[in-house]
Amino acid sequence: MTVIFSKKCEYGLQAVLYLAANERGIESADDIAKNLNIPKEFVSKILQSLTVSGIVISKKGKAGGFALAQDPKKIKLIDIVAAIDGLTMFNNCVLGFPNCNPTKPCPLHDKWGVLRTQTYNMLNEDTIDTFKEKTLRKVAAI
Amino acid sequence: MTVIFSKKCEYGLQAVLYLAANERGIESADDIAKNLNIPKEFVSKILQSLTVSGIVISKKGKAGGFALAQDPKKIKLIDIVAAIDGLTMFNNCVLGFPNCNPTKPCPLHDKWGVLRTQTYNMLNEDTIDTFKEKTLRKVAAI
DNA sequence: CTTTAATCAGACAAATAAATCTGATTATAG
DNA sequence: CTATAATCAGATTTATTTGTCTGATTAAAG
Repeated sequence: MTVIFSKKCEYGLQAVLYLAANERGIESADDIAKNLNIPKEFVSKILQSLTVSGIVISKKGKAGGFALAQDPKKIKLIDIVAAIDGLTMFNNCVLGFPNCNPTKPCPLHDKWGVLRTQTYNMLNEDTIDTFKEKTLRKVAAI
Repeated sequence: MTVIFSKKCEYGLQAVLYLAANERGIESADDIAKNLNIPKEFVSKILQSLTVSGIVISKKGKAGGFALAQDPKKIKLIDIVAAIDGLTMFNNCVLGFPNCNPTKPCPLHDKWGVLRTQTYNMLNEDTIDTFKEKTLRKVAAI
């Protein structure tokens, strides 16, 4: 299996995008899970971990749930990826060779370097408020 | 953890590149493993599976081992990836949304689509004979 | 005050990936 | 012919990822 993000990270990205798109403030893990059609307990755990990272906040007790900790104009996808999967993929060799660097490059070093940077930029250049419309439309289609 | 290829695929790519670079014909799993500094039994299994895919051939018995099944001018990295990890990453949504397609796109659909195609091209545009020099230098540095 | 509905912490379980082991078979070389 | 060195098939183990469960705590609402 080839993968870009772990399931944990995919669900985390989806959940945060959903919170940003919804603008309803607090939303329970149960509602989020239902709307995204992903496992409730799992997304709950992921959001809990994102409270530690300062990306979301949680409110306990009845009518509790999760909300963004910051203005969606200040959160980028790369923040969520960094918090969940980390940024190792932007440092490691695509082919798994040890010590892959400009002086000891693997055969794909240069080409992948360019694409990897563009991938990083894709996650870093926009804040999540940019994605509201698209997220709403996508979630509606699930 | 974020990843592009599975360990299995990384090792498979390394091993095939090594066979192409070495030009010694048959090479034992043991030698390959030592030169690449990866687990022998594991790379042996991977190469066995690549014989089924028609990418390498094996020779049993003393002085046996593995060799390319075809001219390195005919093998591309994408062939190895397809045989080991499959090509699902080139079809699935980066964010893990179901049914991500042009009519129901996720927020990253277009941007990632471009990068994904470029990644595919990177693996598809050159044959592995192109990588001989670079592979030899890289392996020497391990 | 009690019921209800939520997070939280941490254990637990299942599935997948990574790695190892064992014994059989095969073929070369002495 | 025998010893040796390799692949092969398949079971087994270990590690990691994914997902679930349980009980405690918290807070709102009647």
